[in-house]
Amino acid sequence: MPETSARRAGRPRTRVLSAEQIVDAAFELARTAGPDGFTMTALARSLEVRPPALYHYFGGKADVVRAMRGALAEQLDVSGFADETVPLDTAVVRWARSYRDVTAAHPAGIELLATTPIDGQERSVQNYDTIVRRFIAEGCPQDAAVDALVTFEALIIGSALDAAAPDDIMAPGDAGAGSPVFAAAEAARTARASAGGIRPTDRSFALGVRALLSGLRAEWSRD
Amino acid sequence: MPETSARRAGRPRTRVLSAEQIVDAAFELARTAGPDGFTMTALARSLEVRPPALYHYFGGKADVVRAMRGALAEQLDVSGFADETVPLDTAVVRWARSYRDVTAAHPAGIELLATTPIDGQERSVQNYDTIVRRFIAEGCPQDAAVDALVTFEALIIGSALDAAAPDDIMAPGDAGAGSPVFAAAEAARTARASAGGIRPTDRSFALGVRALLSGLRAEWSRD
DNA sequence: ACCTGAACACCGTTCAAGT
DNA sequence: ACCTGAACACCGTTCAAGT
Repeated sequence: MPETSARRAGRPRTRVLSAEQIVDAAFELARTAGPDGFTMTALARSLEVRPPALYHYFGGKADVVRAMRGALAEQLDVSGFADETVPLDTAVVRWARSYRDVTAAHPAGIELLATTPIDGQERSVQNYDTIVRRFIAEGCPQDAAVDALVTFEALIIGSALDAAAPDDIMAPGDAGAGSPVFAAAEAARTARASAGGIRPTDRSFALGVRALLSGLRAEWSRD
Repeated sequence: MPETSARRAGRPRTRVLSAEQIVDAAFELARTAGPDGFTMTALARSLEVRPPALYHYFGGKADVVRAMRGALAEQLDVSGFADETVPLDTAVVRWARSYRDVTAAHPAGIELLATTPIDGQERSVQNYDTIVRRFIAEGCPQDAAVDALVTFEALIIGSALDAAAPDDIMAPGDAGAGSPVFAAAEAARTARASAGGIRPTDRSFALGVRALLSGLRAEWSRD
């Protein structure tokens, strides 16, 4: 069906779109449609507009994705790092969790964050400054502070990808017969998580953040 | 140009393709072409074949990607975990590094590994069994062993994504003016890495692996 | 069984034409 | 300036036809 258009050609009297509106719709589309369903055509349709209209606001699909990435970065919570009354552990967990919440709210957005790392965007750089400042204040050598930041981001992004996967991603299935130790450990992990009422991926994430921070602090205190 | 075909229609006397050959060509294509260039059409062309020919060996593009992921998993080195004479630190570093080498050899393959986590494939499960077995032998509680494994994989995959990004990904550029502490720390990181003759991303990765393992061991020894 | 050729529905993007 | 409509080159995939 050729799908009758709600609007006839020519400039409408009042703006139909805005960049912000398009980005919002893009998040909604990423959430509801699969990765293959995230198309300019579908995005246009969700806004009740023809695809070419989008090109007045964005250079192309890649540009829409860049804008989404920027919007995600805006939502990260680094406030704990700047507040010296907040322990570093708490600040890190709060930051990591905001990453988590953002990606949980936009499952399909994770790939965007993960595969197109944050480049020199103003807001991200300010966040980095806050974090690095605190790391150094806690005893991290200046030339290792960005390494610590990068490795934390790697853990967080990798964990976000894990969180986006189905809960049974580690289930060995038939292959478990030949790998009994793993099969048993996996079952124990699942049982413990469900007893605690949280997802296994969340337990793993919390463990990783805690362990990585404690390992980093141990390094810092050795200098 | 309609591109004259090297072969006329009808079954050729001898097989022209094989699944293995297609996967090899897919890696080569992923390496040379950008993500947008990784198409069934391009893959077919590199094999001097028409696109439909590929469908005799794979169900579709997603299936080709699955096979690539499986091939990558085959190359991971978990041998250190099984050998008790190899210290855990060494085993972890060796494992992490093999991940690194595999993804470095196939930059475009990282997204495949990262975004489509390894499911119940026989070989992966065996690797997991080896690793979990060793973690438990080192004092890790059984119900936390898979959590430790998952968080390690998260760090490794996140780091692989970072390694695939340009070296100057963290450079603040103009935004550095308002974030002097970060700008200075970033410069110090770059200087130190280049003095050591390695990429900044590799230093970060080494730091993360070391710190995460030390943090995990500290947890294990508390029980 | 295994390849080509033709076809289908779809994509991202460009651009002229309308207001 | 901002939308539609038409068009272009391309994609993944299906399927009949040829050997």
